[in-house]
Order: sequence, then C-alpha cells, then structure tokens
Amino acid sequence: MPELPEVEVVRRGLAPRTLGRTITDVELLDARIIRRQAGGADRLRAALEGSALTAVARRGKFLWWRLADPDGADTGEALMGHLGMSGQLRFATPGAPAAAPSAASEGPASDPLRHRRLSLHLDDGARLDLVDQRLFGGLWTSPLVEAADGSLAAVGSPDALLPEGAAHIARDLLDPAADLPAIARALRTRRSAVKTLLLNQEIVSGIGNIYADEALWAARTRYDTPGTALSQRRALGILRAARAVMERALEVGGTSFDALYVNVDGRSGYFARSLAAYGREGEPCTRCGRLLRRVVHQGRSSHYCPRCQRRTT
DNA sequence: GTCTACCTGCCC
DNA sequence: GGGCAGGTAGAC
Repeated sequence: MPELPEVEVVRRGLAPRTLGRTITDVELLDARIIRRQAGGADRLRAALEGSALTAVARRGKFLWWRLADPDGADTGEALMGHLGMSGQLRFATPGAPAAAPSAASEGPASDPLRHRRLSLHLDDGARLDLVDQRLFGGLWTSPLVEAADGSLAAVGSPDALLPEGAAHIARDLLDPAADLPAIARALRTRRSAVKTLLLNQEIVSGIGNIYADEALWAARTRYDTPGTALSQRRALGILRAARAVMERALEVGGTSFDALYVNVDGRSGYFARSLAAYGREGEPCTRCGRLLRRVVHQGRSSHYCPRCQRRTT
C-alpha cells in the first residue's frame, strides 16, 4: 500500500491538519515502532512535546515534519516517518471509541486500530495515529543537514535542509529538482539488473516492486537487462514511464481514497484495475496477448511479458 | 552486489 | 505448514 504515490497522498492530507499545530502528547503503544529513535522514548518525547509542526516534506517514501520550538524558532530537527510495508498515518475519528492500549493487538480483525502503535496528540484535540501491522515502519527524529545540491531538499520542503536520516536517499521522480538525464546516466554505469537499480533508493527513490514492474513493462524492457546495456534513450524512457505510472496512480489515489485513509487490502481498489504487469501472472498482456510470467528475482517477484519485454545484453 | 533479518497475517 | 506480501538496512 504505501508506494510513493500513496505517501504523497498522505503528505498532502497531513499538511492542512498538522501545519501550525503543536504536539501536546506522544502516546506510545508499542516501542518497536520507534526503534530507529536515538535515545528511545524519552528522547522522542523531549523533542516533540511542546514543538510545533511547520512543514511536511517527502523524499521517496520518507516523510518528515519540520519542528519549531514554542518561540517559533526551528529546532534543527525533523520528525521523520516511514510507513514500511503496512503503515498508515491517519487521524482518529472524533467521538469514536479508541481501542484500549492493552488490547491494541488483540482486537477483532475488523478493527482498523488493532495495530495502532503510536499516537500524536495535537493542540486542537486531534489525534494522529500511526497504525502498522508489520512494524516495518517507524517514527523518529533526525537532525537537519544541508542538501548536497542546494535546491529545495524535497517535495514540500521550505529550504535546502533535509534530515540526516534521509540524506542517503536520492530524489524521486515526482520531485521537480530530479535530474532525469543524470539518473539515466547513473543507471547506465552499473552492470546490475535494471530492476535492481530502479529499486535502489540511492540512485532514484520512491520506486517499489510494483512500479518497477509497471515501468519496465511500459518501456518494454526485461527486469534482468544490465544497466550497462541500456541506451540513454531507453534508460530515460524507463524513468519517464515510471514517473507517468506514479503520476496516474497519484491522481487515482487522490480521488478515490480519503486523503488520510489507505486501504489495507492491497489487492483491491485501483491497483486491480490499472496494473498492467504486477500480479497478473498467467493473464494476457494487454499489448500483445501473450501470457505474463512471474519469476523470483533476488528474492522478489518480477512480472513481465515474454514477448514485449526482451532482454538486452 | 547479494542475502537475510526485521514483523504479522493471509492464502493455498 | 509453507509461501508470500507494496521496504529497508545491515551483514557477509
């Protein structure tokens, strides 16, 4: 569920309801959700309680808020979040009974708050929940550093500062400052399979397993084509295809879901309707009619059309 | 570079 | 019970 388009939908949904607000309380229900926090819960509480949220930015699938102290001065830290494979950030519905903390992981399967791990209480009375079944996501603070190229650090960032914890993450394809020809050249210097390169967040961020398969299908390129075998034209074509499919998904995500609600059932919703390759093993290619294949490549599923997607070496 | 671990739950 | 799941980081 949280691929780049959905993280961007979450970012846009968070902005109007969190910017200018002050955090009054951090409610921690499962300490594993803050395992990346240096100094643990005490440090997180000290950094957040009484701090105001002044911007919400995103690079790839990493989200963060900028923090200000009660005088309005930047604290020099960001509150970072990552949704992992199953995370959701959403506001508690006013008046709805909250799951008891002691029963946080024991409620009925239909209870969406069964996996509530942490909540931020805001000064307007709102409660923002981090819900995450598999606990691969997290929330933690990170000091701000200058972005290498001096451009705005990320989508939604007010300046060139970005959290140290996201400094190793490349720009994503929805970032206006992303340099596609330069990314294409970077792909072409590596001998690894092009899909591995697309999933490498230090080369280009935000592309996950679904959109890698979709982009490669759209660009008629097989997953195991070495980066060094790509022409500049083909490499750029793959990146443009990846951007286009994520933009389309963002449009759908922005219209068919609540801004802060991400459906837990990954196989329903718009994916089932608009994916051309991912999860379509054994179904006909919509371009040529051949049956799509699924192979395990480096421990993950890859879906491709054996006719349209030829391997180049 | 590639493999494995981190987690929980669902589907076969 | 085994396989699989949209991610990432750390280990070899």
